[in-house]
Amino acid sequence: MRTLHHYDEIGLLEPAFSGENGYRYYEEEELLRLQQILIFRELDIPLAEIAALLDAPDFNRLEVLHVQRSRLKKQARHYVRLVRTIDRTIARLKGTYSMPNADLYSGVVSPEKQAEYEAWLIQRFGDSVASEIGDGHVIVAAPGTEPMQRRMAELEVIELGLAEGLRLGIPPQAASLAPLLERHCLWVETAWARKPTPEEYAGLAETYRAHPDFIKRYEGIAPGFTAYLATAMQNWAQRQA
Amino acid sequence: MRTLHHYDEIGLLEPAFSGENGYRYYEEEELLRLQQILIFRELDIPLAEIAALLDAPDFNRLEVLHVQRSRLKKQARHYVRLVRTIDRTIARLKGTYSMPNADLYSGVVSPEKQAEYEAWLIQRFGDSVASEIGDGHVIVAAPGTEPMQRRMAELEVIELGLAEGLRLGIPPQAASLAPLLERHCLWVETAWARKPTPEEYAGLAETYRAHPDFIKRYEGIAPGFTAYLATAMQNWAQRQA
DNA sequence: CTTGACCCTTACGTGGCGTGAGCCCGTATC
DNA sequence: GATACGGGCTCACGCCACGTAAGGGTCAAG
Repeated sequence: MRTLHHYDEIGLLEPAFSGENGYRYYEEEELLRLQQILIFRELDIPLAEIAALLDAPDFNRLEVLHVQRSRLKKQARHYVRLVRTIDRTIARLKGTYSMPNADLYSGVVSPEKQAEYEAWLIQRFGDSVASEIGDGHVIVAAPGTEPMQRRMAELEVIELGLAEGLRLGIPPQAASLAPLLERHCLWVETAWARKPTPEEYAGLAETYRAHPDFIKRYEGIAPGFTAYLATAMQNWAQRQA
Repeated sequence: MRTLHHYDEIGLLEPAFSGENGYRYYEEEELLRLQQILIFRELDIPLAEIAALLDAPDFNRLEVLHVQRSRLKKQARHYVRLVRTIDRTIARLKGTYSMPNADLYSGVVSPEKQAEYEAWLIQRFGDSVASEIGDGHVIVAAPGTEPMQRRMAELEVIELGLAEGLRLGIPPQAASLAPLLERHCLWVETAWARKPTPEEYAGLAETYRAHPDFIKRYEGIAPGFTAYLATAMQNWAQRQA
């Protein structure tokens, strides 16, 4: 309703005639025009352009459609990128909770650390989507408690098992690593208090690959283990999807 | 600038203090908050939600991020779909120009034909994106002229050559069809007065598959030739991309 | 002292309608 | 004939995240 009024106001679609009661009456022709308008509106073309479009010869339409196509494609890419970014953000937010690093288990990240992370993020992801958290104060479970020690031990067992795979030259996509990866995914599930989707699990792998604290931990286990673990996780995640 | 004023107005980000001259002064803390705002804004989160987000504990952030993620994903899918729709629209608009059918070479599509097309479109693509052209009057090159006859003859040679492939049992993805498909693509290029992108060429194949006039023409050449031709075109297009 | 670059406030414009107020109109029912 | 009820009408402001002037004050440099 309001839409029709609006289109009348801006002269995009005028009624065929108006009754004595002031009602707007639309006929065949107007309905067809409306149909077109709605279609082009679906394509996110601004109304002003639609107006020009509908009162223009066909070859102009082609041109407008091409322009619009590239706009839409850009939008599509943009949103796909945003989804990836938000995945990383989520993975980082969650990953922070389960981040197996002594520096973070101190309970609060020092400001210097924080600044360092930000510089790293800017350099890593470009300053447009620079620091995704940057809040500075990350609270995690207290270290040294008995359940936490058990969990860390479990994590170590898993990681050492996988590192053994690296040492033996087992490729990271090998199916024989699946049991360990399953255990790892379960470990993450406990850490997040929520089962990660394959996509999220792969996103966590991405974080492992990129985050200096994780790198430090994994390269400390074995050189090249960061990439090996991340690849294995992502392959496994893909097989789960 | 205006953005900062705006954020001050709505209370999203207030300056650290204001000088006697009325200037807004921002310090470290505000800059960090601004950074966060800009990041969340990048993710298309409305400012009101950002405000709530920044004044909320972390677990809330996770929730909001998940909500936003699904929103973004929907958007991404939406735009991808729109691009496909517009591709079909373009292919149809262009395909109409080069539509090798006597009915269309009459210069103007009859209203009955038009209604038929619309019904078909609605049934084919759903009424949300029903008639993509529907203008009713499509003007194409005059038939019977000498250059047009030559072009149609060339097209026929190509099509018959491909039909021979079908008869001989050559699979549509066979590389041996490439020379003919190349000629066909060139023919389309002349018809469109523009080189089709692989995507557009594949879109044209889609149109062939779906449009009754094309089907009539191709099934007239050989039964199953519509699908054969369309598949061949799409495979070839993929190899070009 | 002027120049030019920056800041301020105020206020209207943008797009594509949504939403409400207050009123009229047409149809069905009592 | 009265009365609901479900439409339509116009007028006009609201939304969101600012953009863009208009008209003026402030700051550092030449």
